[in-house]
Amino acid sequence: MARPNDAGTEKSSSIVGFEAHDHTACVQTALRIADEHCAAKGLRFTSVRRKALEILLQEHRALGAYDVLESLHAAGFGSQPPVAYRAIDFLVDNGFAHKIEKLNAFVACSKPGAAHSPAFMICRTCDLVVEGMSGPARSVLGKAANEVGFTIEKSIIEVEGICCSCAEQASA
Amino acid sequence: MARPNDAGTEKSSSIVGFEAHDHTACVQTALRIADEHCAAKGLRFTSVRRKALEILLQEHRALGAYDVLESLHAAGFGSQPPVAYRAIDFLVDNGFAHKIEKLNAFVACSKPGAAHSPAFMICRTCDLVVEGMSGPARSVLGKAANEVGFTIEKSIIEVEGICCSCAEQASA
DNA sequence: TAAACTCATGTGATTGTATAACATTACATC
DNA sequence: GATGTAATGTTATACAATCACATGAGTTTA
Repeated sequence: MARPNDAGTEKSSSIVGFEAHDHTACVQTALRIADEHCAAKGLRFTSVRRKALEILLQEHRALGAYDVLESLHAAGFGSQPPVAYRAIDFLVDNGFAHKIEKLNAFVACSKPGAAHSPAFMICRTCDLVVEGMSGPARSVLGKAANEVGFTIEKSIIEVEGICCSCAEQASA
Repeated sequence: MARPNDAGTEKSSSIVGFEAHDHTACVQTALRIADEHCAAKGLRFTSVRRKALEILLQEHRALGAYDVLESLHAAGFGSQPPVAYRAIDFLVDNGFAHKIEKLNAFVACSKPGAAHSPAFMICRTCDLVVEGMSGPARSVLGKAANEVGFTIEKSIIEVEGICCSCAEQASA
């Protein structure tokens, strides 16, 4: 399975969102935004919570709660499931991460802070998860639901397929 | 929690798909279509599989695999998880049922036979699951995905909210 | 400052969901 | 009837999620 990079401390470049990007900067920026957002809202961005976000940010893939737990434990935190679930719940509740229902797993949010109901593209070959484009689809769904008297409160939109780099590799 | 009906042998009417319908006939029709479809395609619609579909058809709600297992066991089949999972897999693979990812549960298909990638509306109050309207949303998603070079193979669209009858009851 | 309160963290135990691995049986075909 | 394949059955286990309860860190208030 391809990994975007080794996520070391040095500057690294990789394919994410189907585009190359500086992943180290990407992680740092996301953490900084989370710091600021929590400070502004009076949320307690404790060390487990921050570490959990950092773990999710390392890869643009969805990690299972037990994967996160393992990393948290390795970093000196507790070893029981609630340790991971509580940290993840905090991140999801505050928009710093999302659950991918199809995978029973979690990804860091790529647009933290901004209120949004996202859609996800999941590559079944490289497991990359990319967030985006929910607006138009949501309005189509909302309209259709409205016609049968259904009021949408939350939408789950996840599509599975092949990302461009995997498609290129397959045809090469 | 409201139940659509008691699913007895007598003719019964209830709210489903946000409309009243004869549920007994609804079940019989779905089973007949499955019989015919399997016969035409040379699929072995064995007794566990047929019973599993019947169980799912009893309610227009999503049932967990272990609920199905319990009913299957009560009907004289095996008692272990694979018994239910294999029967359910057959139904899902052949379009007679769908998995609701949000609920880790399964519903009988309301348009069996026809190839389709459905969307679901889940009422968080009465647990009713209604299938429908995926076409327009899918094309919007497909177009957006295409722009970033992603090829959609499977789409999961599940919206959660309040159905019209629950909304009426709440305001009454 | 101490008491009271709140929230966060930690643990063990349990429940629910899903699959792996393997033995056995039913069925079709030759 | 022998053979190959698909279906069914079992035990065991992995993965996902929650419950219940003890401890600890941080405020708030008296």
